Amino acid sequence: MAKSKVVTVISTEEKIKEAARKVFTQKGYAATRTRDIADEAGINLALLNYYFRSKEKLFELVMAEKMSQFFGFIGPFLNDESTTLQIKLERIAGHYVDLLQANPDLPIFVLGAIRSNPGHFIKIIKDTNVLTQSVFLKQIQKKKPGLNPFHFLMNLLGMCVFPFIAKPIFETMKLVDEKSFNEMMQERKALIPVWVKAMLDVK
Amino acid sequence: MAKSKVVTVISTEEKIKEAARKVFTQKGYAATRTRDIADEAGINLALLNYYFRSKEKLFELVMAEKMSQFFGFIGPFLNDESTTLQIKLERIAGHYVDLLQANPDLPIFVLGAIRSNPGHFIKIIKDTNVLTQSVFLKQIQKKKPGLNPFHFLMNLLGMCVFPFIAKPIFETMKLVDEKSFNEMMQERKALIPVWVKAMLDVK
DNA sequence: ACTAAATTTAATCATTTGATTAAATAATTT
DNA sequence: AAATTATTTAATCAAATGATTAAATTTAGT
Repeated sequence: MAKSKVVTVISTEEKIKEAARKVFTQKGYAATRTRDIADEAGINLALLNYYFRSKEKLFELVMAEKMSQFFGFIGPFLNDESTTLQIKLERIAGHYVDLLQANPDLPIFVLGAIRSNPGHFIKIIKDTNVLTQSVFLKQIQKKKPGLNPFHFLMNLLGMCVFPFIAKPIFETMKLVDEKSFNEMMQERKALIPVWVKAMLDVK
Repeated sequence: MAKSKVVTVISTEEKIKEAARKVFTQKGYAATRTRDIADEAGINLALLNYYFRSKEKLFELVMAEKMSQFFGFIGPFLNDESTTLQIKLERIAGHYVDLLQANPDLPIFVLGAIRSNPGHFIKIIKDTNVLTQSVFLKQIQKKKPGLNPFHFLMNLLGMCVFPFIAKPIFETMKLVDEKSFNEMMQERKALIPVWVKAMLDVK
């Protein structure tokens, strides 16, 4: 009787993409050498160009992926009329904490990419009114007409995203370790909506 | 009668440093070409190496400067027993908003430098207990013993710093322009202490 | 004005790095 | 198995880039 074996075959193309995701998000475009990616993927340098033509093309591929990973969730969700503001806050916090815990380098990568090439980013963002005309913002303004939604968005996003940006500082200063950081981020999923609502109630 | 003229003489060394500050903070270490710095300073490439020996040395100089610009304020201030928590919150928010408005690239530069070289950063941070043993943290814990100070620090810092990190996104999406961004950041100097205190009162 | 020191430059080096090429090897089809 | 196609590699190229050198120019001291 012949043995049977289940093997997960990852195509070379996907191996290179995966390596590129890792190296680009960790080091950014300029600090990344195509040789680093080839090594990480366990293949030769020429093969990388055979598949993806150039470093820039490969980067754009990864960047588009990461952009929609970072912004993709928010779009359809903003105009959901069937959920309360409370529920939306809980979902946003829950989603971003989980997403960034699985991809801690995502914020700095995305922010860096936009900063170094805003023009390129404009093409990706379809409709800028998506946010300003959204049910979500209307719900906020109904709750607290006096507050500029800029402040609200900054605080909500900042509470979710900033810890992952500041993580290296906190770790270096020995204020947290990997484990306690993750525990506290899980706590925040419930706390952020509470804090944000407190901000809407105050003053 | 001889005319007299006041001329501010900037030494070549300082011109190069100033150019290095600008280019390094805008583009980061890897994306910066020493030729960019030389051009920005209006001098020749060789001169840069004559004065500063190497790109890395020059970078370390700029980095140390920016680190103390970013962290310097907080140290002595944390153990001031003569000020209330309220006053401290107002001063932190006021200080960081003004500092970052004058140096919008500072956060990303500092965070990037730490992330890409945590070991180097350790040497700069003298005593890690400075923060955890501070009067400031004791005041917070007295106000709300249940809250992990991690959350408090993240929110306070995030509210001050995150907007400057996210600024390019908001600008690209046409949610703010330069002018209204600065106005809103000035508003935040007063609002952040209110929000942070609301966070300490709630729940 | 002359000399010595400091400052500045053009030219050049060596290494790194993104990309290409032609040949070898492996997989698939007929 | 032979032929065809797809995959992989080593060797090499050209441009970019950090750094050096030796010479030219400017500045300061006497």
